[in-house]
Amino acid sequence: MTDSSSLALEHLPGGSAPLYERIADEVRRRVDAGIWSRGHRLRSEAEIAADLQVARGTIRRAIALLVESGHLVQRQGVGTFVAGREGLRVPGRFESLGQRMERNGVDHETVELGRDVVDAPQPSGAPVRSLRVRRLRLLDGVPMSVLVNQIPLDIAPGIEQVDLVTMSLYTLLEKSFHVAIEHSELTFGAIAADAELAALLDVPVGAPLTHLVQSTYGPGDVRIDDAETWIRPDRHQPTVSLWRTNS
Amino acid sequence: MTDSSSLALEHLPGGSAPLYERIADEVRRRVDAGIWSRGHRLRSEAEIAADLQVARGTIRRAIALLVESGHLVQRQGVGTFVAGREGLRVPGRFESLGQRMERNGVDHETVELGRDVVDAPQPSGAPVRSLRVRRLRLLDGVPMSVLVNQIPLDIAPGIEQVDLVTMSLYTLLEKSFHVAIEHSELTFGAIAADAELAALLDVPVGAPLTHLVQSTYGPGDVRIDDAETWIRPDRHQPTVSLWRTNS
DNA sequence: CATTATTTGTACGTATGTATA
DNA sequence: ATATACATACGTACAAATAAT
Repeated sequence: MTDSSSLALEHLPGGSAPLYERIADEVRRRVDAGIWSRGHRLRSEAEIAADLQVARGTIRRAIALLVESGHLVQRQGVGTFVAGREGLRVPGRFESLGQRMERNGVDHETVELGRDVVDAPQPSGAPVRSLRVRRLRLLDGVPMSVLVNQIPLDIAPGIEQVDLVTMSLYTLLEKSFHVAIEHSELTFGAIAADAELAALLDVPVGAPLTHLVQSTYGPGDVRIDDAETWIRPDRHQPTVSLWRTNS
Repeated sequence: MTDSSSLALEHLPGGSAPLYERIADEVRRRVDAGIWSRGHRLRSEAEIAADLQVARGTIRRAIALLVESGHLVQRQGVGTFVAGREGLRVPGRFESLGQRMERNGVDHETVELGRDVVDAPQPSGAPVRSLRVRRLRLLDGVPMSVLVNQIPLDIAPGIEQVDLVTMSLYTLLEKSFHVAIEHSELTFGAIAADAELAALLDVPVGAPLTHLVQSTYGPGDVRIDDAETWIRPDRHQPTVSLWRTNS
């Protein structure tokens, strides 16, 4: 009966998140980590519910999230299984970060790790004196991403003394410094967590992280911000919508 | 209090479909028909439930379907409303990797790993008979990415017999099947290589891979392609350009 | 082939928490 | 402060699909 591997959620993080989300997170973690591989059969809803001392409806809701995201499949009368790749995972079904934060106000938190003023080298031209700030972003108390931003001081004079944990950086630039953001270039990849990132994001060394490099420009291709971000893929997956331009 | 407009589902035989689906269908019909237009406030869940003599949970489940599909939005403490059509996402331009390599004359090669015809489940609606093709892309003879695409057969009839290794899939769809590509939704993250991907991409098991899930749509939001891609980040890092709308 | 046990699916009902007006 | 409305969670019961007896 595919015993073993009971859930044991005593150490479930994110105390404030709903129970069904925490359960789903834990199951997703095990699937993504390969602890439960393709075809693995979960215990029955009733058993899991009894184990965790929660109602079966709560288990069903957690499982529903993972069926949505393509992690699990269910078959009536048979059981619940870890999905293979035979079914594609369709976007738009993931809960975007914006939606999640919108939905429950602000359960996210930003911690500043440090800041300094540096002469940032430019692709073309002389170095530009810039504020460099390193921040850690948490969702439901669990680390989600590490952000490093570099903002030229002449773009936002005085920003080196401004608090950057309460407001979105871009909101601050637009509202307080009247910097218009026009476009940005985004390059993304994956990278294994080194010791420093692993410690900050609370993952094992070597765990895969989403790696983002983004340059943001204002009118006239003025460089506004250079950013590098590392994201725990189990905590957030960015989504963008792309439209065909008229060539 | 936006009264009026109670549901009255007497004429909802619907036969075998679950109650929550029939209720959702009726609400969706009214929204699509414009009987309830953007911003219209629905009666409270409790009121609807009392009206229809069903449990509130059943109403919630019906509404959940429509929130998922973007027809409705809910705000705690306020109410349930008919959603607008505005998207909050950032428009951008995306050149498919295949197109980019075509343009630059990079030495690349595509190997087909297999193809079959499947009934692909859709986020909403019945499964669609689709071609599923798995391909491996190499750059300078070294594996770069694994691609799985699903293209509905009614979009490109006969594509199941077409060679897909010489030309970019999107170029093929546009040039040979006259399928206009309008936009796509792109979700990205990182994932550790499992045994299968590791073998295909010639990396150690557990190596970080860029993971991409992309749905592509034509005019009228017709679904053209669902794709899932795993990329060796040391071989390629996708870039997108994002522009601010209007203003 | 029929029966039975198991498991998911649907629907009901209740209670309490939280956000908003 | 109060009332309203959605959000979460609990629990029960039965139906439907499946697999084993």
